[in-house]
Amino acid sequence: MDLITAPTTNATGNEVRVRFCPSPTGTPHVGLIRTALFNWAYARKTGGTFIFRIEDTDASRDSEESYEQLVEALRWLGLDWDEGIDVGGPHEPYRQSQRGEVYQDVIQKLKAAGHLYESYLNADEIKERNLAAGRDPQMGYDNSERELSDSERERYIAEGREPALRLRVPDQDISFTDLVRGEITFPKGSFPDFVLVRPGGQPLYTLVNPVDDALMGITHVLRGEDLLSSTPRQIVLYNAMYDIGVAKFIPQFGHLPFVMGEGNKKLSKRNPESNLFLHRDRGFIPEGLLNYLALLGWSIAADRDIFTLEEMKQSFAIGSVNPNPARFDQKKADAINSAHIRLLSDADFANRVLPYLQSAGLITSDPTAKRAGNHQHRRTATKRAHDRALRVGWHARLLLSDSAEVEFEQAAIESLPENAKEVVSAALEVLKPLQDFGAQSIQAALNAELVERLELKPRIAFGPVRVAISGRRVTPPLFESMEILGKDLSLGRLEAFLIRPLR
RNA sequence: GGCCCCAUCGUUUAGCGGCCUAGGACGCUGCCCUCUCACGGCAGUAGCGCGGGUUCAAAUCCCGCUGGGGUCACCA
Repeated sequence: MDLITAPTTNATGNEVRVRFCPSPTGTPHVGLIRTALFNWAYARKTGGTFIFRIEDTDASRDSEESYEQLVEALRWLGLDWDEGIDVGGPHEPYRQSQRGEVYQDVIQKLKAAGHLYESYLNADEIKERNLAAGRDPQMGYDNSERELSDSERERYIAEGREPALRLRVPDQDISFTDLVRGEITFPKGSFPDFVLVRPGGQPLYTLVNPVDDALMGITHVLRGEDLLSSTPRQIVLYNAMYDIGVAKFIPQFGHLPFVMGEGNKKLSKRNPESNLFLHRDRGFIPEGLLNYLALLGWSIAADRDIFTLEEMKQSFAIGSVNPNPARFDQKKADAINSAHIRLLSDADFANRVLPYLQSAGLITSDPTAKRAGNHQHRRTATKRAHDRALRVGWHARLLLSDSAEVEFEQAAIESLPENAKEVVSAALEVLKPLQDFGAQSIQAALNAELVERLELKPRIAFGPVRVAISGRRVTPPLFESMEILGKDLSLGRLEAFLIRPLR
């Protein structure tokens, strides 16, 4: 039970070593990615090293698919790493599932130095002991096996038991200076001796995470707030590792605010908004998503919130991260994303639209999918879609689809005036005889009929037509859209709208 | 329940003792631009949880309360 004597690192500049160390369970969560982003930004700002390690110590929950998604996520976003998965480095391997020997070695040393001791009591027995002693069972383990006698140990072994290994926690207050929250102190007795190794020798996260951080020389641990209360435990472990020469210092810690969902709860993995790839599928570009994620706890300036990754890496400061929990606001995220889309060149935008058209089945080698396959069409359509794109792929898909069937957005339906069908019907009649189905000619015809003859306000006149054509309230320029779609498709969509039940 | 964290418009964020009759952004509302929605421009809406201190002066510092969250696993 040595008191904490290990020094805390004061590494700066290119001595900084940070890591992103997810466990591959499920699909990448935006909160997790925010953590990756901040670590990345800190490394890039300081000129330090960004390490990507995988914590796959729970074979029952980890999956290879999830692992691949994690790698894909960072690659897609452009968060490059200097050491770790795929790229290698001086501390290979970077997957914990392949580091078993490393941990066994540390466990032996820790045990030999008396920092770990054998614990034979199971959860039920611990609870019973607390109850018998009048202690609140929620207090957890009572450290009663610290000085087990040989005879007691032999009796357990005779019963066929195998011990878990617990760390001796010193009886002292534990303080550290959190990079985002300042000084934090946990009073002595805040937690009991905890398990680092399962019966049978399987090391737990409580051991392997600090062991790898120590071995890999991690200087700054930036992670979610949910790990805040395990920090004093880790400091105790670091101290033990320092004692046996495995750790050279205690890293600095910074706990990033939670990413909240609806209500006052953490954005759960069940919530679709938490799924990084769902945002990508909906048409988020990396620039937009990264910018929004950065805003979840950090800001570049008081009067500005659109910025690039490059700008972030030049001005990121962990000390200016806001400790408040941040709510994931889809509307704001959409707005940030669309601002970035508008910053794209037309050519760049067109390239980014391509994958969406492909996955929508609009670009194939099938000769009957002629419209989307037509380069001229595609260029015009994507260019037109660019101006108002909230999300990539959204509008272009509509303009290039060969279908008269349109998916209607709820907001679009709600925006319709009472006489929507009459308006569309009138539009249909005046468009039918049109020889020249160019934007100008369409506009002239609709204007003469709806605005001048029927005296409708332009909003009332064109709104229903827009919705009928696109199913949406916001679209690329209406008349050009109709031209791109062509006469047959345009009229087909108007007709389909007329026989569709509204509301 | 023990321990820890958090607390500025609906949301997010600026503010680190006087520059604050609290600024920006998203949202919302209105107007302008456009014979259309959007984009863009302009205007408006709305906030320092409560109570004590400290100070000439507090959104800003301290204490308490209240509220919210997290964590107490042989998960990570």
